[in-house]
Formats: sequence, C-alpha cells, structure tokens
Amino acid sequence: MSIQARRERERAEREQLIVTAARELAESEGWDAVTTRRLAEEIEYSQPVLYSHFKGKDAIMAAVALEGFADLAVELRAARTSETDPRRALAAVGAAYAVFGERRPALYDAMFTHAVDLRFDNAETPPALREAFGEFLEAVRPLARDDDLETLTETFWSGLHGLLTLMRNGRLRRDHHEQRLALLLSRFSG
Amino acid sequence: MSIQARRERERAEREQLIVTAARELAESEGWDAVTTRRLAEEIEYSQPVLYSHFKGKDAIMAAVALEGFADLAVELRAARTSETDPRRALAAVGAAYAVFGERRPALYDAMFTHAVDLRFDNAETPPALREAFGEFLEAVRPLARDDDLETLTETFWSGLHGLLTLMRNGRLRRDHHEQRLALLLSRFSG
DNA sequence: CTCTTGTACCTAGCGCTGCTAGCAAGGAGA
DNA sequence: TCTCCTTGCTAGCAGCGCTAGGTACAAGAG
Repeated sequence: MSIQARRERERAEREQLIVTAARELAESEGWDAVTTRRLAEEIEYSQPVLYSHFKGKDAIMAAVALEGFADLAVELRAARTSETDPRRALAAVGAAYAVFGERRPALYDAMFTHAVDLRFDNAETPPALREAFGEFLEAVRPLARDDDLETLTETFWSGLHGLLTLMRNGRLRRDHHEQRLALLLSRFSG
Repeated sequence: MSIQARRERERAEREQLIVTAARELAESEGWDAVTTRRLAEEIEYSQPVLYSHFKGKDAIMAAVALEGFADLAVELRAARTSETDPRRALAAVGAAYAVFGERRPALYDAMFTHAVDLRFDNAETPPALREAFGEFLEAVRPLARDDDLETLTETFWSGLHGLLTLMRNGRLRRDHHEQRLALLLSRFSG
C-alpha cells in the first residue's frame, strides 16, 4: 500500500508542479508564451506527460484559474473584514478586486476571460469561486435594500470587471482609474 | 489615369471583400475558424494576397472591428434619439448596446476584447468609435449632475461591458440578464 | 509589332502550435 | 527468474501565421 501511496503522492506533486509552472510562466511572459513544449521543458518532463495529467492546455489553464479563485477569495475576505462600516467595506472589497486584477492580469484572464469550460452558474461551480463570490455577496448585503442581493452583486461585480478589462485593453484612460472606481462605488453604496 | 483608377477601385473592392468575409466567417463560426487559409479560400485568392492588403491577421480583425464601431454608432444613435426623456433614452442606449453585443458576439469581441493595437484613448482613436462613445456621452449627459461626464460615461459603459462579457463566458445567470441591466440603469439614472 | 520592365499573384515552405501513436525501459508480482 | 504492466520517451501529424522566390501577364518604349 505504501508504494502505491508514494506514487500517488509524487504524481500529485508533479501535477502541482505543472500548474505552478503554467501560472508563473503566464504571469511573467503572458499566456502566449505558455506552450506545451515550453511547459514540458520547465517541469523537466516530456510533452506527453502533461496529457497524462490534463485533458489539454485548456484544462491546465482551468487548474491555474482555480488556484486564482482561492487566492482572490482570501484577499477579498481580508479586505471585507478590515472595515466595519458597510460602505467602507464595499469600497475595500472593490479596491482589493481591482488590485488583484491589475497585479495579476494573466491569472485574472484565466479566471474570467478564457477557460470557458468552467461553468459558474450551476451546481458544479468550484467551491473556491463560490467563496470569492460569497465575499462580494456579504459586502453588498448591507447595502442591498430592496434589490435582489445576488443580482445586485452580479451587477456590481460586472462593473468592476468591465472597468478592469476595458482599461487593460487600452479602451479607458488609465489615469482616471481611481475616479471611475470611486464613481462605481458611489452608485452602489446608495 | 483611368486604368490606374480602375485598379485602385478593384483593389479597394477586394479589400472590402476580405473584411466582409472575415466578419461573416467570424460571426457564423467564431474567430477560431477565421484562419488565413480559410479566408483566402473564401475570397478565392491565395493566402499571400491577404498580406498585400493587411499587415497580418490582427490588422484584418481591427478592420472588422472598425466596421463594427460604425454599425454600433448607428444603432446607439437610433436608440438615443428614439426617446426624449433622459432616463428612458439612457435605458434605450443601454439596451441597444446589450442587444448589439448579444446578437453579434464575435464582432463585439473584435471591437472590445481582442485587437489591442487599436488605441482608444488618444488622438488616433478611430472616428467611428469616437462617434459611438459620443452617443453614450450624450445619453449620460442629462443625468451626470456633478460628476465628470466622461468619467461617468466610461464607468457606465464598463458596467454594460462587464455584464455582457461575463454572461457570455458563463459567469452570470443568463435568466437574470434583464434584471441586472435594469439594476445598472437604475444606479446610473439617479 | 516586338522587346523590356514592372507588377500582380501563386506555389512551396519555414518554424511554430496542440496533441497522439507507438515504442523502450524499469519496477511489481508469480 | 521470468512475465507483465506501468511510465515516460521519441517521433510525427495536421494545422497555424507568415514569407521567400518564381511565373505569367499587362503596360510602356522603340
């Protein structure tokens, strides 16, 4: 039993190695640089090994995204619980989300722009993502009034997402980022 | 002179043929299906002909996007001028934008998700895009109060963009789309 | 009308991609 | 010790964006 256990452990470690290498490579050189050959070289195994762990490149990106959700949830939670006033808490969560997206654009893309094979709106939603969205929910809840909480949260989140993605693609004036954030917050803190 | 004129005219026609073929192919089968080989076959010329018109595939996508901006501007203008009440006008513009993005997702992607080599925030912003954004500006203006008009418009637009892109990637519940739209509008009509 | 020049276009191919078939080596169990 | 099976490799496929080099045809000169 111990031999098989060791093997499974080593296999799990290698899988983690793949995901980490993919994330680091994407964060340092962008997803275009993450090719299966490059990734194989990085982990010091041959290309086909990747396919014994993941169905394909998309699945690797999905695994990276999943780690990102966990990271994001932690940061959002820290931001939310750092403030007691509901308005300030929402502002903190929004700011933390924006910082996350700005600081780790490649990871953010894997989570919210690519990797369509991860469904978000059904029972198979990854727990880590559910948790991250939960932080948004709790931050919005005290300010929801008569509006449906989940719908309102989705809308607020979409606003943040739009601000980040449009700015990063050069569609918005970068030097007005903070003002836009403040404006969005003011409109959802009423 | 007339011979050269005819040639230039034919060349312009062929360039339009390329852009149209790219747009139609993208809209019917997605941008992944738009390869240079496939596109060449579609216009019944060889591959290198594409490169005598455009620097590369990205430039073709940018040309498609440019056409999209013109289309969008027309539709936004129609929506805005169809209502006299400022709130209803903004709602109409928002709805028209959402419909555009939903009905022509591939075109929308070329305009706002891919094609980074088109700058939006400087002097070289394409006139068609300037016009489309101008419709947003005019729709928001009557409701701007003390907020900076351009910044507020960018924020509102980002909200719409976020709603569309997140929903299309399966990140939002599709059956709550209208509610989210209404919520966003209510927050920007105050 | 013939010859030369230039241009418009095509065939072929480069280096890369994601992915897979088929083989060789090594450890596990009889 | 022999056999089997797992593991990871080499090699290769089809397709990608893009380009070099050559051909055939039209335009202008003598």
